[in-house]
Amino acid sequence: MLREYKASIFQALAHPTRIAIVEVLREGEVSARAIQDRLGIEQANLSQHLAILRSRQIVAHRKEGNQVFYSLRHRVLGKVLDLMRQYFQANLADAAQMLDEVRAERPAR
Amino acid sequence: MLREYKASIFQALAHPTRIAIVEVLREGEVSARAIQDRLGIEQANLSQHLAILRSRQIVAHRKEGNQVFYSLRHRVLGKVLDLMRQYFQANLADAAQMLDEVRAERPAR
DNA sequence: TGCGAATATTCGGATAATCGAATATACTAA
DNA sequence: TTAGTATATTCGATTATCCGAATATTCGCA
Repeated sequence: MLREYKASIFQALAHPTRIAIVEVLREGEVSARAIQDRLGIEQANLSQHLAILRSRQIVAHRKEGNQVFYSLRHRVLGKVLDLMRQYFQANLADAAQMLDEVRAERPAR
Repeated sequence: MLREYKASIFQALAHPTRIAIVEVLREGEVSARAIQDRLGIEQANLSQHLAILRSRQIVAHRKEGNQVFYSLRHRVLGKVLDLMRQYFQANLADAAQMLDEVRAERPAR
């Protein structure tokens, strides 16, 4: 039950684009358009990823006129990302090798 | 690049069974068989999940005779799970509702 | 009113994840 | 060697995720 919840949060973060979104939002409230510009991705694609983050209640959104501003609901998630960075650095050598292997399995995206 | 790595770790944790495995391993080194008994899942299924955790270097394994003992490579991951629990409790009401919704989308597993 | 910008949703195809069943491998002990 | 236990791998079917293209929706402004 708690595990299912945790899994659903991890799953929401299990995509490079969504991690990038969360990292942008750590700076504060940002409009969808601004996120799109900064990440340089398709509008529809961003919107889909935002929908996932919304459905997990990871982000809050607020409409203002034409735009929608997104923000992180809880700074704990930022901390989680920091811990991951720590984890990454502690395993730097292994991690680089692991990434290669993971990529080798499904090449050329 | 760093994001891809983080995403791959999150993805490895994005399953209730694998979270359960990590939680068992927080206690120390445990044999595959013991994990299987505690979780009450199919042998093949456990082995598949362990393979994923291995491929991400989340767990270490050590053969001893007939058995294979698994352990967490890095306790930071335990901390991440703790943060998640914190996060869960801070959002308890919302989280419960969110879980219902997530489950409603793909019912009856 | 009608147009354009910002955002969301739907659709279809491609790829990936998941499971149990079957099978393979490795080791121990008789 | 043979039997039995522990673990891993492969296979095929089912379900989920991902993307871009197309389409909707919502709002502000001329």
